[in-house]
Amino acid sequence: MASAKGRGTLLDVSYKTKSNSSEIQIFVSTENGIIELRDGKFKPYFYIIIDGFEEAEKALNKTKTPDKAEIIKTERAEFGEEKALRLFFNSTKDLSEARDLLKEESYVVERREYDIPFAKRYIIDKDIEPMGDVEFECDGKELVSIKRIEGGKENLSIGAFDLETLAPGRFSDATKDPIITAAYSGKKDFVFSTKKGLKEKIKVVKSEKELIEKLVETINQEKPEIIASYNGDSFDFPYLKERAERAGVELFLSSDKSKPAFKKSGRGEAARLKGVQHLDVFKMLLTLRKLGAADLVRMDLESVCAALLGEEKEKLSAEDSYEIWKSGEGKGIDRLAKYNLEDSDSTRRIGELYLPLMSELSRTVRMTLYDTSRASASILIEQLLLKKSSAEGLLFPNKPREFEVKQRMMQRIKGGFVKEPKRGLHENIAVLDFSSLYPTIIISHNISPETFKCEHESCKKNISPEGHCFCTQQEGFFTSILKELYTKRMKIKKKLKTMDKKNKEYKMLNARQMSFKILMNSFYGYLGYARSRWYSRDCGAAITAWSRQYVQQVGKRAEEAGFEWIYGDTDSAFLKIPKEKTEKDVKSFVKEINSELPGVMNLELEGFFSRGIFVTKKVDETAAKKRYALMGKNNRMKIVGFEYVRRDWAKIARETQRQVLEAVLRDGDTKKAVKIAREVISRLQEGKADNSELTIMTQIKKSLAKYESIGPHVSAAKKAVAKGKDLGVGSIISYIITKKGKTISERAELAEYVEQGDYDPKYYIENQVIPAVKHIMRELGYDAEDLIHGGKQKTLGSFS
DNA sequence: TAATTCGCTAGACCGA
DNA sequence: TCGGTCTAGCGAA
Repeated sequence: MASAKGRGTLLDVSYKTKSNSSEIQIFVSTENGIIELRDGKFKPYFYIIIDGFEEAEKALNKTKTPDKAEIIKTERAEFGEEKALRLFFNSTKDLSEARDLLKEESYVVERREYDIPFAKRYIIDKDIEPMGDVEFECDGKELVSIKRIEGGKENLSIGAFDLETLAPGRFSDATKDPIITAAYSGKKDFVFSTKKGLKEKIKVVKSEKELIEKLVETINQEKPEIIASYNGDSFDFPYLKERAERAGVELFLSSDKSKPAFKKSGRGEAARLKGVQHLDVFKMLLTLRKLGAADLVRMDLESVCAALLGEEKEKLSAEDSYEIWKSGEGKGIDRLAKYNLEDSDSTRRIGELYLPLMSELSRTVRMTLYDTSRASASILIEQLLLKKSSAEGLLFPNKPREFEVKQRMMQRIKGGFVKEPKRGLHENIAVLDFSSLYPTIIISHNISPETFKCEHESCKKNISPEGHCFCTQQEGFFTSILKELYTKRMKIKKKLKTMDKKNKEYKMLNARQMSFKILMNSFYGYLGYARSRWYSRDCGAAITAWSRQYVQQVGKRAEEAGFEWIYGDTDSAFLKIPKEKTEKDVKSFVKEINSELPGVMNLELEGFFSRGIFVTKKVDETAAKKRYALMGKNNRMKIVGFEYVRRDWAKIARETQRQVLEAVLRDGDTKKAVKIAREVISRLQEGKADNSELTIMTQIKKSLAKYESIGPHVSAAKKAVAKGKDLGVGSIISYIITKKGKTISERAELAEYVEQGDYDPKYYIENQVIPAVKHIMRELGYDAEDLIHGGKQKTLGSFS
């Protein structure tokens, strides 16, 4: 048969095992839709390290692995000094049986690369990029060859779906409660319901069975490359599966017509489709939040919409939707349908917002969108390292065993340097910081597990302040990867400056440089992560040792140059510019430092600030680190570490603190600051504060039964659970301190149960507002008594 | 299942 | 009721 050529975007690599043979499946989005190709020639394998080839081959022949785990082929391989046999299998099942069997054999020194998932192995070995383009040749469905190509990104489309389920006074149960409406938002929008509305374009169906059929049919007609959901891993997909089974409908959503697979992922489950990628937008945002790429606190769709799309969305409670459903056809159904559609529409748009970034991450680390959007930082970095390691012909290090993990965890690595600030109000401040400090230290000092303890005489000058020596002649593995990311990122950033922000290519390139930044920032963490394959305490310690040296050198040099070094944290230096100096002097100081820094290290001028304040700690007289406020030249205030930025403080305390800081730093008006605080205190005393100002938000981090110390949020949560609320690990508890009860915890109640005005003014004055402003007022010469009783300004000495 | 360390503060808990 | 210690959460970088 003649072979055909084609090209498109690689969406997925998976495999299936039939009659004990595992076969790779490749899904490519082409002009003619998503096509499936198969590669039966690629076989699962792993390595065993051995002492000598002949003896090992003989011993291997005697090792009985018949029919259970047949080795279909062996290959000799050498990695430096190490001799290895590469063992091939028909199926992944055979591989895992054989790897258990061979663990016990005495001629097997070590097993290597035995835990690399088959599809990931394929992506690495074939050097292809998920979400990137490929060119392929095939014979029918059978793949002949596949190659990564540049450019011509396809426009992938996202279709999002959302289900509304019946919740009769309790959380919906898929074994009992039907799906009542289903919405799909893609190129076109659809809502299906068994009940009619008045105005909305609802597709009325006869039964739940037909509703599911229509939803599946619609998705298949619209042919999105990506199916998005909001929490589909834990809710929509499991629910849909259960209801579809009961109704006797086949969920043909995968591109090979297989059923959705439910895989273990973290604590919960993940729903995987083959080919077409299931993007759980909720999971994706959790991932992005952990990577520092999305700043979100509450993760419900309404809060996320407000934060990311700037849109306030109506929340329809489960009770309301139940009432609407019960009361029958008409206007209520319109409302339900509209809400349902809005949810799917928002889900799609948030997915679209982050698709460029997710795609670029996928391409760089070589994982499918499905995997990337659910991965942790360590998984992303590891996958990138695996790929690069393989490209250099190196064997992957094994994952550490449990006892080693424990050992590593006990040996902590000393972190960055934090200077104790000079307390009080300061004027004319310059903030300097090292751009990408840890990555640039790694690159500039060639820090990598295998360049450590170099024997070359000439490398003795590349020695960390704590005595770690790294080779200067051979570029390290970590260095080369980071250097590549770094130089590519700098090049993109330069190009971006010349481009129009609305440009489509701008968005793509910006996402690309962002993805590089995210990855670069995770390398240090990965080196010090106890479960990492490339763990190196020495590398981690060397990086931070150098960082402490550089940052302190900058401080000292600044003082020598006539500036006052007032603060610094890990990669920054805060300088007070004295009267006789100018901003120009700061710039030339930065220039001078940069001329002396090695490699790609770079000190940057972050900005000039007209005023700044550092306060003392609560426990002693020393100045607090990691909390300060600066007023920019543009009158924009930067508040760091203070209660204002903490969600576990009431808004009334946070907002008062902000206003007080603003009065002091912008207006230089301490009297105004006092007045602001006093007014809030009176308002609280009079019982006029609104519940929304009094709510404190704290997360439940473990199961409620496991708490040794019952804090207010735990207490409020326990009481709410007793009333039938569904709160568990990960829930953010919004509570208010009321008057009823002895301890603070006893008085804490879920905000939604508290009537307006039912709060404890004493608590909010003494435990919220006063602590938030006290340390600031103190720097101005006022004490807490002044705020409550309106006393006169006291000397600093009289402060308690 | 999991990137790191440094630092601040609240409030429970416990014994005197 | 007091003060010290411990648990817990969150933020900075």
